Amino acid sequence: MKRIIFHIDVNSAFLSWTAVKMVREGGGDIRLVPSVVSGDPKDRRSIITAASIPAKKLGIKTAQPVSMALRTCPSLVIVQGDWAWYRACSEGFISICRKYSPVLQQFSIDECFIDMTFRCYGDDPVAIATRLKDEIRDSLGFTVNVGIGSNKLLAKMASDFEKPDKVHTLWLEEVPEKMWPLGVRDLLWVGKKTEERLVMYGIRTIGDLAQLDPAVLARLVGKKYAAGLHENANGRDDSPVETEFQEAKSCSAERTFEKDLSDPKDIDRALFRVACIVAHRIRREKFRASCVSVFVKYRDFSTSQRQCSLAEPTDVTAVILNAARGLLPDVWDGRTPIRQVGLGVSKLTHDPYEQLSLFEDPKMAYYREWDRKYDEEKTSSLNK
DNA sequence: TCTGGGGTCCTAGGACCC
DNA sequence: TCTGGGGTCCTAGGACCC
Repeated sequence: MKRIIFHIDVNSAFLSWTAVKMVREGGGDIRLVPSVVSGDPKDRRSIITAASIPAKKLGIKTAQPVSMALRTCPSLVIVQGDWAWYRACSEGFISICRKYSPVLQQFSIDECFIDMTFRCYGDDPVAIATRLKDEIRDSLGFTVNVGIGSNKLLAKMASDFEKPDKVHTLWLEEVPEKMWPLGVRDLLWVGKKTEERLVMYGIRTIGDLAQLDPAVLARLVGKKYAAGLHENANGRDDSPVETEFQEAKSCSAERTFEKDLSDPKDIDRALFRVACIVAHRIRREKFRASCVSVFVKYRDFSTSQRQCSLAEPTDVTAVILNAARGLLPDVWDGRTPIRQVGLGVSKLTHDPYEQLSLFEDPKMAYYREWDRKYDEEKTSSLNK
């Protein structure tokens, strides 16, 4: 049976969501002028998280440094992101989508797939998708694109066609006409590096890729990746819409400094800060971790990373920090200026029991108490 | 112009075991 | 003294996504 999948994608999500809030509070609509959402706009290293359509028309792109965009457009409106509000907007649009089909997979904060195979039976999928898009726009105040296809890949490719507030189809039979003329970079899973490599061999469009001998492609990009890429270029994808919630596998935090740092005291302070953030997050989700990693980014953007396993899983900040401190000499010589420091944990478990060793460090009780207070403060500042 | 922050998956090489 | 082959686990790095 022919599947019918919808991919729903919020147009310039963070920017639209910020605009909705500002309009509600009596402000102007930043969607109509060149505007962007960024991290801390005062931070000279801050980059653009989302750009309005007028900003994009001027050549301003997501992930571009704010300073660069300001040179393109000195009157650019810059607003700071608000994650709590974004999560609320995300929940709003997801729950409307879920009304249309319970077979829903959230792909990111602003995208989801729904399997409409049975819901569309005997109906026009485009009419249903239009109703869905209009309902989101009219009740929540922001627009989405809906892509319709016979699998997830085609639906996702279709939602990326003309924006905003549009419905597009990309059925298998439309692939040669609508997808093959596009550049390879437009295909999902083809990033910058792969594009460079493919173009070097004269493979410029998705059509070129589709017609390439899979064995040749395998030599270019590796066997497993090549197989998926070749299928996708031909519009084939049999992956199901995954409704199961995926447990996190890792958790990390990183901080980029205003200026590159080389004083070990500064680096240690940064390590402490990210350790607090990561440990707090895993405690909130009732996780404990048995692998800790530290990474640094240098001025030239090269990175270095080391990880180690712990004897037993932990959620205690001091234990995580201690492991990270032990790894630091392996990633950093203690002198070269560093742009960014990060800390991650993985091998997460939910095991409820606590293995209390008879020989447990007597300081542990103190550490746990410290963490408890930290969590309490975080929670209360959030509710203010 | 000067590049954030948070994830996932894959690969290749080394250690170690039989 | 020099040597095979297979399996598993771990780690570092690199690709991709939003």
